[in-house]
Amino acid sequence: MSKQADLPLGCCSPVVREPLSIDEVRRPAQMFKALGDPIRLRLLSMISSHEDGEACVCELTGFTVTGPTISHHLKVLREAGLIEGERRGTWIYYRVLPGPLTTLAALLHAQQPATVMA
Amino acid sequence: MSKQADLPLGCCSPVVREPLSIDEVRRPAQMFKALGDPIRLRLLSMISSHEDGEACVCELTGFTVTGPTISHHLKVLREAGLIEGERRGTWIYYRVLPGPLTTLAALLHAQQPATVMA
DNA sequence: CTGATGATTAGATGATTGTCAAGATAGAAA
DNA sequence: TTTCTATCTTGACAATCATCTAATCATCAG
Repeated sequence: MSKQADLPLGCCSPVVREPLSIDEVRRPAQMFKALGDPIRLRLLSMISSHEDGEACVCELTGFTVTGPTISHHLKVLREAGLIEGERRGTWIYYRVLPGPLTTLAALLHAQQPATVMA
Repeated sequence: MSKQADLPLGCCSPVVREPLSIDEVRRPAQMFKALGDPIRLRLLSMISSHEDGEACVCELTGFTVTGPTISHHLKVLREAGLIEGERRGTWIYYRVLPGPLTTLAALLHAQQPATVMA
């Protein structure tokens, strides 16, 4: 406490205004890392923008890489906790988990210096 | 034209509801990648939470790695466009650039499946 | 069961990354 | 100038990563 620099206002919320410890930073860093690849970011975008918020792997096309590589990237996103997959018959459907992304977005807001307020 | 990713607005909203192209995804991916390392995320946190929103390199301590390594990570953050450094006399001060982080946060909101929409 | 299709896993390889030691650069002080 | 301090750059190395091919798993249709 004591450290609450005048809050953001601008947008949102109860912001962490202290340096994050190495432990606090580990999981979000893994998530950001998962987002730090053009193919993976595009996959996420394709899944979340798809009808019903889920997409069959067979619809995740248009890349220059092979199927197994797509599979690998989906696994990275999955292990980071950003998406989940479910098999329904022949096909496997992926959907984006909303919670983690919200957490990351809040973390970024928290990193904003409280500029321009006054 | 046409594709202007209009930003934030309140909270969740005029969301890009189309899959992002590889080109649109390249720069944000570079930024997420820069955030995808525990040391760099902690550095960002230390800088933004520091008084006046800026911190001297000499204050960015408490890591297990050497000076040059810190310098390397600062360079990655700088080249990703997330921070900027300025020399004032003997010391170099870094500060977090608010714009890019806002853009990334908005992008994450955009990736949220539009749950709860009535 | 056999064959066909969708998706993941295993193993190999070239590229990228994180790290350090050593040298270089910028400014302040003597 | 020279010296000292603060920070960055270079060069090298091991570890990690993205990608491929080939093999395997899961499901459905005969």
